[in-house]
Amino acid sequence: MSRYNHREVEPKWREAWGRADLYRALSPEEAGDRPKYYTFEMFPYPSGRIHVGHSRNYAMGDVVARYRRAKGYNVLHPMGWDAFGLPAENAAIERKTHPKAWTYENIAAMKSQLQLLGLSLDWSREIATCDPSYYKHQQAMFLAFWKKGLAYRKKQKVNWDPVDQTVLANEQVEDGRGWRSGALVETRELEQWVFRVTAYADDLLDAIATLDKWPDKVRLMQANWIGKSQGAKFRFEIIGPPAPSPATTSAGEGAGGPNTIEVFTTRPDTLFGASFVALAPDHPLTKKIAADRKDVADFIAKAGQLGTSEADIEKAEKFGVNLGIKVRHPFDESWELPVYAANFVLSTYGTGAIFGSPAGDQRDLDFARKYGLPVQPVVLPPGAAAATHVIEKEAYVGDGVIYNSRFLDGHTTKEAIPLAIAELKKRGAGEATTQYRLRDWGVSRQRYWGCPIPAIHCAKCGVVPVPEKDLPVALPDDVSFDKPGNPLEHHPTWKHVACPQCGGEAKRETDTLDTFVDSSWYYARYTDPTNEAQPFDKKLAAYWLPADQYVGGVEHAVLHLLYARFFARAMRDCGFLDLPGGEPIASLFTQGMVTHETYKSAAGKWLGPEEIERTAAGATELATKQAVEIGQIEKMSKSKKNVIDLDAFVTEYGADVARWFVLSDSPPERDVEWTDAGVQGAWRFVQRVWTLVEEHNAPAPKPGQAPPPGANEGEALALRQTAHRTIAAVTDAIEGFRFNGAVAKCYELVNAIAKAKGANDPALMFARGEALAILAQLIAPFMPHLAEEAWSKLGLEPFVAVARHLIPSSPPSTPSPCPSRSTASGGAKSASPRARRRQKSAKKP
RNA sequence: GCGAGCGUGGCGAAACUGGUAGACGCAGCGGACUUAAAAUCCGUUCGCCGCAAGGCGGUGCGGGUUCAACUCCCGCCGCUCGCACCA
Repeated sequence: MSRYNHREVEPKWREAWGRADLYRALSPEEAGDRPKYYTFEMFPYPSGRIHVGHSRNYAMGDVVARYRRAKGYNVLHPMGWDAFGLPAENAAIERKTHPKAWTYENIAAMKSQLQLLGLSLDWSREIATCDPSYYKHQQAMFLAFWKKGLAYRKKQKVNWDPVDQTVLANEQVEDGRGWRSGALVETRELEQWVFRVTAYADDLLDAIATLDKWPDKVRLMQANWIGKSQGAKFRFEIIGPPAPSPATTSAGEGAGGPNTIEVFTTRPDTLFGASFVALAPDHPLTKKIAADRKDVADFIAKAGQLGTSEADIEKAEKFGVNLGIKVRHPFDESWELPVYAANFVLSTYGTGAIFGSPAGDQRDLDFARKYGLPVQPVVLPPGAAAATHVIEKEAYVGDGVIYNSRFLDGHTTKEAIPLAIAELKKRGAGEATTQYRLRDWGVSRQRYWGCPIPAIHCAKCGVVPVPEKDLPVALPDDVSFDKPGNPLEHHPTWKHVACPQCGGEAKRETDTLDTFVDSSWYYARYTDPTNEAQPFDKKLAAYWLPADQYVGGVEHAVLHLLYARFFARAMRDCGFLDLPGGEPIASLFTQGMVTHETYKSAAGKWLGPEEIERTAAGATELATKQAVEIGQIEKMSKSKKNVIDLDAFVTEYGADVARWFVLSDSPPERDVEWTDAGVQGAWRFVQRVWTLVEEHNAPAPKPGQAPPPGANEGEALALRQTAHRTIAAVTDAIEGFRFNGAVAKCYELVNAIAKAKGANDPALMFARGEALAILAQLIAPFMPHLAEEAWSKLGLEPFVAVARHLIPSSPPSTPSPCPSRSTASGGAKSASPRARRRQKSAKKP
């Protein structure tokens, strides 16, 4: 009896799988009538090394891939690298390496780590977004988008770090300071490249209803992000002091003309409750007036000072300043309303101006109370009486019947909205409109390590596209990070080029694309990763897409997944892609993280688990023997050092133990805490399975082999039934993404096999052999090495990784809890209702 | 503030369509093997009463619907996540 030696077994099978080329996705021709199945996990950023926390994501994807392969699908399970990005430049600055060298070293290291896990990936399709053979197609698509008007240039406000001389993303601004330099961030208007995501706002929103295999949470977050509001845009006519003329100011631009203020509202039904108009602090008219009025300028400064953190907004008091101008009510020429600038009005939403109807909006009410403005209730809540209904400190925002509102009186709020809009239209003051929270996507980054934007700036011809034959616009290797700012800008020669149109002196665009662009279409590149002529062959993309399953973290619920959906539409409309349903990803699963305790030394430094000794009572630092503070259980991260290194773990326990453990215990969508005890449990299970296989010491029954007499009665029958029911249960659990449930069922089967003793009973031997073979097949998606070794030991043909059937013959069925689920393999099977609910949802966002 | 989700043993969790609450794992306890330990194996483990058979209570709290509620409805309490002055 030998102990299971993962150090020999695991490499042996990985090599055998590689030799047999088991995981290569078949071409449509090779696949014949096998249905396709495309499953992938969010590709990693090559930041260095992976730890066991990362492995969960890939382990889940691998379960799906191996399960589908075993069911006879032609599986595409690719992997690649989201290889552009800021950390490579930081490394270059800090360690004097080159971003490219750093990135490719990390890719090599992480690839060998992923391979240790025994993932059934098709490495022949590996892609790296920093490879010119990848980004050249991205540049071609950029040009197509540009031609189609989906990419354009726009002046945009950006966070500018004056020390690093670069644009910062909102996430990189902490307390108004750049996260690296610590410099106070300035707001600058820069000419930026922008993708017209809003062109698809309605489609992106409506199609969420078709994403019935996406988590509700994600669908809702996307819907909220798009933020569609129906309402009206209309103009107030300015009275009194002459408004700034278009000749002297741009104030009128986009604000409805020189003598008007345009506002957006979702509640035109409350117009008779209006008591003021308010502009954003940075509304053009506010700024114009501030030029002559110190109090207004002071107000703008004060409003700008307020932090943008959640707590700040929570506490921020509403305040404003009277701009000293008046406007006419659109429904009554004689009704004048004062105009304020107010800190709670956003310049980035709607028109940057609102009308205040205090009885129906809490913010307006707070503001009106502060400045002594009238509060006229116009909506009567159900059950309230007009004579007694008053607004004190709480606005009434609900539905009701309109009163105090002339021609709208007596109508419900729902009826009054179109009536008010019709009246605005009749008077030429406004019209119905739809407003989105979604904004176009600014993709320019003043960075080196990104995809160059294929554009050339010519003094004569303007902004000119790089001719397609000149693609790729490759990044120069000889760059220096000595100076702050974008190395491409400092490069002595790179940016100097001839204008493709007039041949005169011109300057290359030195901005690079946001790395979210790189990850917006990689799912399509996987379908044809080596195509040099085009991003991918339309037919291949049509064969594989939409991807059947995508697994990744919920932190990408909005941006990445929304951009991916945008790209699918843009690529379709530019002729790159045939995707009838429009959606590139059919089913999404968002997995939970792996967490671990954190440790802090007496000196206040984070310590890794390998630096301490943990006992039930507490922990001590190995180096100093001092007590260690045990902190929160948090997501494994380098910064907190609460990570378990993958290589060391695999050497000690094996990849199967890591894979099994991260999928046990907790439901996949929930976090799982990495504990030594849990690892021990997984380790024990591996040993236990192996011991059973070795003890059995006989070949498993061959497919089709008839059971011996007695196999269908007594203990043998009971074991056979348990085994066959486990097939159904595990199948169901995998389809429903309940891997913890599948694990539990495998434990039960092992317990049942261990109990069924009797080596001299041929019937029982048959049942045990059958059950062990079933077990090997069931654990194969989770612990592929152990499964393969067991399969081989049971005398079965390699490989369990691609074995499609096993059952010699089904035992006679007796009434069981799941009588309808006796099919073992082959044939599509539907998940249980609960499983469906976990993955899909009937609810509309 | 708005939206979503969750709350079950000492712990991670099961419980499918309303039908035996706590599967499975961890930790614990008792035992076997061993000079001893590790490993392994067997038994046991929600609480209370009982020698036992068995009984009673129990899924955050309070109500309700039902023959039957962890599950459905109403109202609270607590936690987590997302968004955040979006007119």
